[in-house]
Amino acid sequence: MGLRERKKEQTRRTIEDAAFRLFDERGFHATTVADIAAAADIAPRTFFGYFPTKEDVVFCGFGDSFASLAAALREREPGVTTFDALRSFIIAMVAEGPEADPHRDVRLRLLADNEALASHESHLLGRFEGLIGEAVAADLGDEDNDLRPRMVAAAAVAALKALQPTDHTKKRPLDDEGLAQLDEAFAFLHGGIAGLQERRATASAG
Amino acid sequence: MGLRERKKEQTRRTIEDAAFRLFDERGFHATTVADIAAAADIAPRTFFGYFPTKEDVVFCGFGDSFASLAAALREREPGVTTFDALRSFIIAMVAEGPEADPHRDVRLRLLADNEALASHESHLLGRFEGLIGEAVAADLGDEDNDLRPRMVAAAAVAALKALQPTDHTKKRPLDDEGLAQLDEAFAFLHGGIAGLQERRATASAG
DNA sequence: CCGCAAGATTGCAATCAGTGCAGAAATGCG
DNA sequence: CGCATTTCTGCACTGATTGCAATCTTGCGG
Repeated sequence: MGLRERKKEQTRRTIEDAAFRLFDERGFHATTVADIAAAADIAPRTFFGYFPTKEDVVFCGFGDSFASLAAALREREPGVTTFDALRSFIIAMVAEGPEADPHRDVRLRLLADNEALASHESHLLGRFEGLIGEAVAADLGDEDNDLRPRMVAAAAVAALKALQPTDHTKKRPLDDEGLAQLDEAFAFLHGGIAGLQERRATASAG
Repeated sequence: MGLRERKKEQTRRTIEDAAFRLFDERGFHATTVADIAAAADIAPRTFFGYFPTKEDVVFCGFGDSFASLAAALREREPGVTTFDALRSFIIAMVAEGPEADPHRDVRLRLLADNEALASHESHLLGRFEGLIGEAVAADLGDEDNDLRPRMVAAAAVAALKALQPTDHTKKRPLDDEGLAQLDEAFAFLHGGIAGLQERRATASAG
């Protein structure tokens, strides 16, 4: 990677750090793009060369997470189900230390009292759902208008959301209780699929 | 209701209609609040007395839907499960004609090519999820940190989303295929719950 | 080392959403 | 009709976001 790209990456980090520091101190709304630019030693106009909107700074790590989940689902060994891959992914994600996402705590606080940011997050989680849904659909054998993959994906993301620790300092890696909850979640998904399978068998028999 | 409130309601409608007409013609972004105000014969400043943001016009009917679902869940007869109530609600909602939501088609088009609006919708659907989750939790007997209600709610909303006809002119009320899908969806939810119950029984037995 | 082409940064001007405020206009009531 | 309450407007201002054109940097070939 050339010096050019390294420098750009570094500037991006600088902007993120400056932004999150200010968001933490003053809140999202009370921090202007001009403030962030000043704190990061760039021209206000330059900010938009790095992030399309102020909101996008808050979700800067999302692209990587998305790519990482996509890779995990795509590159799983034959025989490993989407559920298995997902389970591992969730465990790994929750186990990650503050290094992986140094802004998580601040972000959670921002999301808690800013509707617009919460909306943005819902949307991004929706992208996760799409990814999972596709993988599940592939596992189940594609059918037109099949609701199952979508429901499974939605439920899985709901579980992921709920397992996300609210506070970075607490239970990381997933403790026994968390692990038990995760297994319950997957039992729910398996059970749902099984329930349907049974219902279909009965229907075609009757 | 006094003349005052009737007139206000009428103005609100006028604004909505004007806005949707313009959104339809030019798109959401290309329509300014000033345009809407002009089309509705009000001062631009007045617009914000009716809607907090331009986006909110697009989701003007949501409050009613939310209240209606809340009422359906709250006022169901004893013995009627959340699932039953939800099933009826979904059928009724899909069956509604264009009168109930005259802007649905335009809204769907807007949502399809505007990320910010899609985000907003995800967020609102999240509120639905919360509502359903609470009701399911009550049915299931409250437990701390129970993932089940959230997963069920998420899956239910996913089903609702999927069943929402893309085009108002088509299949309304829900046709046989739609009904079958809906029943499959609920079979999924029942199966998921059952799977968990079984697992818990096994766990406590072993 | 020099100079050029590509890419990055910046300043400027404009558009548009959203907000606080104060005055003007309309309405409901007695 | 005259007052108290609401509603509607105009105005001024902050702040996000964008297009454009000028300027600066870097990477590379010679």
